[in-house]
Amino acid sequence: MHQRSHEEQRYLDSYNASAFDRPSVTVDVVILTLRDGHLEALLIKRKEHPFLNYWSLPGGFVQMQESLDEAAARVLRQKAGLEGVAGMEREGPLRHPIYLEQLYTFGHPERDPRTRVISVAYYALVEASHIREMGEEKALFRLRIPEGESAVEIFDSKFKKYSLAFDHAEILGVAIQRIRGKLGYTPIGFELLPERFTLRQLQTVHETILQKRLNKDSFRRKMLASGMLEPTGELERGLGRPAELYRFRREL
Amino acid sequence: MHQRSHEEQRYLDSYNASAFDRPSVTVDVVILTLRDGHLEALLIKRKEHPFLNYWSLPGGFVQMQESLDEAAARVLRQKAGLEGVAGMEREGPLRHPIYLEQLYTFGHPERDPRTRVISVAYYALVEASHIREMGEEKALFRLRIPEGESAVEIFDSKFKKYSLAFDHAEILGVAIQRIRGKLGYTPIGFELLPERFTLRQLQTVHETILQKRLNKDSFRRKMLASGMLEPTGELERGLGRPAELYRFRREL
DNA sequence: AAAACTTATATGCAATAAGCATATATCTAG
DNA sequence: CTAGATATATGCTTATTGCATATAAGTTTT
Repeated sequence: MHQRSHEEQRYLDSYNASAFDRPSVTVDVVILTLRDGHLEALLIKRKEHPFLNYWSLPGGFVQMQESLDEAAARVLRQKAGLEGVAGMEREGPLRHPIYLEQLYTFGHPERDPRTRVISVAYYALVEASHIREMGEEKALFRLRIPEGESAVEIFDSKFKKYSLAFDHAEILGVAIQRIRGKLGYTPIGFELLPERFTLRQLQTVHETILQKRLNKDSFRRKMLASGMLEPTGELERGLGRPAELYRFRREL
Repeated sequence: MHQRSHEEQRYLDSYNASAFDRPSVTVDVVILTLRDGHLEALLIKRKEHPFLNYWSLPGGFVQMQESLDEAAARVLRQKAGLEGVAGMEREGPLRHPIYLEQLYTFGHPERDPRTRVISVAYYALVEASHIREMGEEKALFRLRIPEGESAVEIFDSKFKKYSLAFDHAEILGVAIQRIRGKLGYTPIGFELLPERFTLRQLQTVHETILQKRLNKDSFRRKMLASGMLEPTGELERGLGRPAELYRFRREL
């Protein structure tokens, strides 16, 4: 460990961070889930100015004694009622850990009219059954990026379109582009599935995220060859031939 | 644009950011270049505590009126004497724009003994001839990640090994892993080459970043088929057969 | 009970890509 | 002029992907 001299200790003791003007720092979390073949985000309604009554990403100021990861997990818990972030909290019998990853840090000086606020944005992938009852203050919205565009469109269940507070629609758009790209080299699609799933459900996750149709036979052969699928030996019955159920074989 | 009511304006006028304790925010830039088949980083020597006389990444506090991207570009200019970030400054006859991208935000509460400091880290890819004279205060160091490990090793030109200030070695390691991965889906290797280059030089860039040998014939066929190489019609003479010179065909 | 329908699973073939061995070309050095 | 160094080219094998076609296994309808 770095050894400190008396001179250095005196320097540290006299250091005054207030001598410099500092921006505020928040953590904002894009909570993504998948329902009925739609990518959705959990948003909360702002109760104070600015953007009073606008829907927004759950967020909060970073506390002085917590890491950024801890702040994001706290926001998930306090603002969205979601607990059990993978690799963060006490390892109990977690049914389905939440996937949480840093997205990007948004720091345009004018992004918040109150004061200078820098936002360290995260995204969380949450299996739909993990999300509890919605209410007046928080709800799930469907997301869509029109062909050839980059801006995301946000709809409620009655297909009414919304603008979000601050630059939260832009943050949301970055998150969607991120998971589209990441799906190409990291098996994050599994984070949106229940513990046991069918190949059709896995393909639906991929098609929903990528917003395009995939070839059924190629997809299943590729997935079966990947070694990531662990057969459970059980079947799920529907209208047609029963489908085999799999688990995601996580590498240790 | 979001229209503001009188009530909201009053709210904003009375807002006091100092009511909340705020961390300091810095921008730190990993400056990467490639010389003699080695990946190198430009570091500067700290002139004050803590970590006095330790080598460190160029960095600085984020000013209240600048964006994070502007802060990173300012750090490049003021601390490393590098100008001409792609897409940022006035478009003059830039010989070789510098590639600058946000890396990750490091926010462990104890990472700086002075006070709580959150670092928005960037990485810059700089063609070697762009880097001016080194001196007592800044120098280039060779980087290497041993097989099967994740921590980066930092050497000077006499193969002396160094530890860096703060968590800057960790930040450096994240940057190397980032460009290794990104090389797979974005042609960032070209950012480390001069305007005109040979296929051998391009392969050397890839091999140095990935820290492994690539098959010469497959590599060149793949690159020639990619459509990214624009033949200049000129040759570069060496000891053997003259090599054809290419330019990077940037998509508009 | 049988037929129709739905959905899942399996397989062969063609096209494309990647790895590798081998050959030829074109220069400079001796 | 030959040897050496380096670049460029090509054929073959293996792997992957897309697609068409076939078979399997249920549920629903008649």
